[in-house]
Amino acid sequence: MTPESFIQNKAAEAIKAIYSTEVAETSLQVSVTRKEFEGDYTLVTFPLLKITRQAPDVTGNAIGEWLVSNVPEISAFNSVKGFLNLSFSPVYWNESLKAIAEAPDYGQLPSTGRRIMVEFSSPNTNKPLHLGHIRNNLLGDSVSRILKACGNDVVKSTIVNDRGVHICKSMYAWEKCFNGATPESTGKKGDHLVGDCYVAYAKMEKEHPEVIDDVHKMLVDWEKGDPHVRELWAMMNGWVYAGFDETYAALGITFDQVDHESETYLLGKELVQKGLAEGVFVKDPDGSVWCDLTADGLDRKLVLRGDGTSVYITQDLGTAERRFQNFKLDSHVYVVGNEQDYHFQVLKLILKKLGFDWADQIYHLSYGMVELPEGKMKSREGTVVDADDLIESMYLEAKKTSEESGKLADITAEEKDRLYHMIGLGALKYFIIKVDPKKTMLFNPKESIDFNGNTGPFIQYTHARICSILRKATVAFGPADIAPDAQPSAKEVRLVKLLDLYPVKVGEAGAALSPAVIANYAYELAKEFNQYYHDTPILKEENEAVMKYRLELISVMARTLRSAMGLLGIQLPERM
RNA sequence: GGUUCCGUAGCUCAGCUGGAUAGAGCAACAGCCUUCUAAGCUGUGGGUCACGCGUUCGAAUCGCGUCGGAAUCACCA
Repeated sequence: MTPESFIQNKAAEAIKAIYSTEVAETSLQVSVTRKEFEGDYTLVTFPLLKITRQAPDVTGNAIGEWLVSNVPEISAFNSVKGFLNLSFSPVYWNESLKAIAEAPDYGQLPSTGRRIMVEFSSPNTNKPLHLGHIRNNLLGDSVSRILKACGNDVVKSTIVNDRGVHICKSMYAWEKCFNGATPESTGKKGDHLVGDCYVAYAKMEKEHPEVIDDVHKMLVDWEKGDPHVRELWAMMNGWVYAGFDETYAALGITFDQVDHESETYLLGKELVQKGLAEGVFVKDPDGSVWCDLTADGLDRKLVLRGDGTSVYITQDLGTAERRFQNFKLDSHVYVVGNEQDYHFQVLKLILKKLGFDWADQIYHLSYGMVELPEGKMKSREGTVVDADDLIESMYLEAKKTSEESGKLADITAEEKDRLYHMIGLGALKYFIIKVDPKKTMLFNPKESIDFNGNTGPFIQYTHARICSILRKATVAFGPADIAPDAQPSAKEVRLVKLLDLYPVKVGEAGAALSPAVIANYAYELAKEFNQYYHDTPILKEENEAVMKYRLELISVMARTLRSAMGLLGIQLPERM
């Protein structure tokens, strides 16, 4: 039970005892007391005045007195205007901390029995991953972990957009002007080589617009199964996959289910027939099929072309239905940029009209673009920030900072390498994930690589500091050292309060599909620890019982930091 | 034009299911390393929470409107 709900519960009892009125516990407003005031938690009494028919401080005093005399955990109160500040006794904090210390997997919420699919990444196979994809991947990966921590069974999925005009363009350019170049012959990562082809094609088309006809012919040949085109397609996609695998591995991202559009693009046609039969869709004289959404404030939406071929939404309808069936999903989260808000609005609405009640359980995690100081990234203008380059430059920056600090003289080159990668990646991931997903964010290559302040490395460093103390401890300690009669300092109480909050934050992050909630929480926790560390001796503490209490406290801190950052896919080193 | 999202310190961002004097980091300035890792800590300065009206005991937070920015409204994916 959180302190907030504990107070809600007890305050409701108090109100019943004093005013003979039943109030819903959840309607009582409890928050952490602002630091300018005496107390730990605050009950807002303004809303209760209608019941008590008394002045705010009279009401506060009455409830406060009842709580102090009837609830052993509450030791003192003061009432300021409509705010009743309550102080908890040390026993409460000690019990609370001990419970956290003993929890086998603190932050893991009880099972909901629900299965949720999270689709993310879903790249095109005609160019390498860039900064925008990184935001998508990190959000998807992190949301998957958070939903799991919220007690759900999570299936991470991606659908590779491996067919279509875009890949044909790369294929066309490769045949025309790359002289049989391969990743092996050029020493280039496959996805980058194919990306070069795509750029080369764009140039060709600018000079000779008619080449687009050849590309379209290529696409038709692909659909017919022309052996030559299929072979070329398979070869070039193979290069891209090998390249993507490296990038995914560097980012630490994996999937449980990988779909390919070349296998799913025909799905959804039966649904169109079903929709026609049920009158959800209408057929125009030219044979094209439409869904009229004007009554819902949207437009008429095409779901099948006159020639019987699919459009984007057709296969999305079919894929969604197949997934809900095959995986017995309760819910489906799509991590896709906000330029597709309209698409998902339409998708949900059409599925609903088709009678699928799970349509309400589809969530579009719509995230904002990543912009550069010069504005939007444009591949045509060469201003995209390449994912591999970025990961590499973060690594180098971590290496530079570490070498300057000179604290790692005695570890092997291999361990150093792993550490630099951990720090560089931690900086990158945290930088992107700490921002509210739905907001457009700015990436400044010069300034964004910072390892001080509200950054991933700051939190990693804090963890390394704790580990350093734990390594040097010469006494054994454990949850039993959180004695009921321990006297935590004000700073220690603040730490316990923050630790108490962790499961609440996990729940909030899951409900809002926002890893940023966890990132900001981890930062607060690390910052609070550093202040504590600065003016509280631990190994130098002379009273052994106090020292053990502190060791156990910081050990719980380290565990919680690891768990929280783990939800963001960020690892914490034991030294740096 | 319709719809959706955004607008908080010089910059990057928290806070938004209504609560007390709106918080961090960066940048600037001033301090703290013979003492558990200075990637740290402490302090100073910095605000019309875009603007207006409304609801409320109370609004950065909710509603309406205005202004500014972005996205979208394809027989592209």
